[in-house]
Amino acid sequence: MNARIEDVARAAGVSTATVSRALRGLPNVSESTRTTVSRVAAELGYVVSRSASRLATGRTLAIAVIAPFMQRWFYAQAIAAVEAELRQSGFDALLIGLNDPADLHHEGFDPLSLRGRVDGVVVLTVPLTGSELDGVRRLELPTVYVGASVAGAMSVRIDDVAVARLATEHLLQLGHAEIGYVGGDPRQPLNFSAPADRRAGWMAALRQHGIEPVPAYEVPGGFTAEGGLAAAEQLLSLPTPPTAVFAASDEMAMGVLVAARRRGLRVPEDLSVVGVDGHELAALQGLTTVEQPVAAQGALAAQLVLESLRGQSPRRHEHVVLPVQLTVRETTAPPRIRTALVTQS
Amino acid sequence: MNARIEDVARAAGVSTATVSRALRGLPNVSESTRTTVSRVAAELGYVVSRSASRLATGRTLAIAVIAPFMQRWFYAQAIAAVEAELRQSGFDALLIGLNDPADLHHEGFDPLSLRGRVDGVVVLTVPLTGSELDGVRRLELPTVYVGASVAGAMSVRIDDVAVARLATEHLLQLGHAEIGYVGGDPRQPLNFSAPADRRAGWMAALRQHGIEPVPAYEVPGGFTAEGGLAAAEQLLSLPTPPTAVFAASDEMAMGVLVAARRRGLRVPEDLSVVGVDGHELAALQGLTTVEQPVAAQGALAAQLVLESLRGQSPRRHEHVVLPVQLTVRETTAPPRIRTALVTQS
DNA sequence: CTGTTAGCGCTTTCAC
DNA sequence: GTGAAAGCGCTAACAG
Repeated sequence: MNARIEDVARAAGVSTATVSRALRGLPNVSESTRTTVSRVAAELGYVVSRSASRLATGRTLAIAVIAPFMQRWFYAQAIAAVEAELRQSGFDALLIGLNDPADLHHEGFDPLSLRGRVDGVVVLTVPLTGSELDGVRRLELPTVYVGASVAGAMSVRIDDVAVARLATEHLLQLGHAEIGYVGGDPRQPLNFSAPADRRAGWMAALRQHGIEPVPAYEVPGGFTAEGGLAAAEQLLSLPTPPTAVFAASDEMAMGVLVAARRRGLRVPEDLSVVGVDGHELAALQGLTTVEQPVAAQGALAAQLVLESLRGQSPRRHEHVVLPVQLTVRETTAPPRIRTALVTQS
Repeated sequence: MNARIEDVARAAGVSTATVSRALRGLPNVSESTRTTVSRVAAELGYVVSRSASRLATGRTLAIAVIAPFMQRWFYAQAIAAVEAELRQSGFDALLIGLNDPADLHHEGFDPLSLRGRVDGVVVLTVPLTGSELDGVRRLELPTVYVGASVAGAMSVRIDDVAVARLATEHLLQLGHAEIGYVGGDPRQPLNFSAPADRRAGWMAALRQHGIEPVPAYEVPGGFTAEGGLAAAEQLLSLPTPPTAVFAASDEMAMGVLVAARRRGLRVPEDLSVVGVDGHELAALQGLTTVEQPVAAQGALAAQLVLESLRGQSPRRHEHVVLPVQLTVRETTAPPRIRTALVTQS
């Protein structure tokens, strides 16, 4: 039923080689034949067989997009951007969702199974285990990581330490001294650097202001709104609760907001909250946050793999760090009482 | 570098045909040779060339997943579910994001380009144009639509009219008479049935209670939180603002919540709000909603294509409708004044 | 500029 | 149970 290249060749009165060249826009084809071939191909509804051309060229025109928690805001945004970029260049996006490592079904994903199925790989900050990372490396395909930099591969990310410093500094400037940190799960797989880096930035900023971070002010939020809510409840139950909270993601920050509301605390009068991301729902709620360019990171990652495939300026920009921006809205303000006294002292 | 089937055959001292049969678990292979072959293959790190086997068999072991607005909650959830199901069955998920039809770059996607690239298609409720729909049909591949039923293809969805009735009935029971509806954009492409159906359900429920729907109470919200916010602002500026709002999605409902808060209205005392979906962020905020099983719809859709591919009970369950459930939380309560009077009359 | 001719790596009859 | 051989549909030298 589907026309093959030979059918087109016959109908156009040329060889299959010419049809192939004409349709792919290769040089050394007269305009007239190219026109004819295109017309005939269209008439016959001819579509090249991807399988056949893959086998013949060794190129798949597909890129694997590996991501965990694809339902989460960051990943959904990034995946959309990567996909759009790939498809625009005629590449297929092979989506690979890692099972939530939290559940025990995570029996490990074997990157080697990707051999011959894709030309390159985009890995969205993912808690890959060491052996999986190794597998990806052994694929020997152009690979770019988004959100974390891995030695030996390209990467696109933001400076997570700077992100946290920015957020924490903002709170410090406002006069806060008791600043809680709601971050990731400490027993999370490694090379998921964002949580650790953000924590480090929070600490660094505090210390720079002569404040020693209190262990009790550091609570894991699992990067979910629910986790943020629970973390905030824990923080707010403390004998000396923090007057401000820096949550490592907007989703967690929204959880913090809910916790505050439930306790009857007003934001920002009684509690200041800063997040990270640029989640539109958070923006609507007036959350002060450090925005990161998610779509840009995804698009750039896709471009890097594609460029690398074309052999253009190979491995250019091995590690790109995109800028972030503090957006102050309505969830941050000077603290009410305690720090006011401190300021006057 | 990558081992080919011939290498395995040679190393195992058998023919390529036998290797092929052994590795795929086909019958007519002695247990001993199967063992040997498997071992040798493993040793050599052999992975079948998807391209080659595709060309030879005509099957791609890939399914296209077409979705618009992949960043939105519903789609992200559904895509994750479809992908998980497919990969579990050894199928590749080829992600195809339609450009946001809202932007003008939507030059139409040509489904025919999928020919030979996938064995089946899962289409997530998408505003396909008539010709695109036709294209998908002409692909003559097993296709299942999620969220809308299209003639000639399988589908998995919920009863959107019932969803709206459920939500509206709940408000009516509470005593509300002025119930606004925040829905989709009226000038949206067709066969995006949810908005229209939900609107119909809202109207039907009202009429059933002898209330004639007021045009002014019906405002488009574009299915985004921002749109919901704007719509609510419009509703609340009315001379006689509604005492309750039914938003056709949780994201829009959250926008309504923000609008209410900005106006200093208390929810549910001054305004009741009901959404649709089961968005976890909305749950956290206590939103009363009609929950739909999104992951289940995605998983089922994937299963239907796969079954159809295996020729099992072809086209069984042509149109599956999954149940929804009203979850009452804290954003709905009896109206304060007006209806109280009415009730007493 | 265009045609001829080998494959790409696997699957699949059809014999043995 | 196993092997030989003929493709699957396209691309890529290499001639001409």
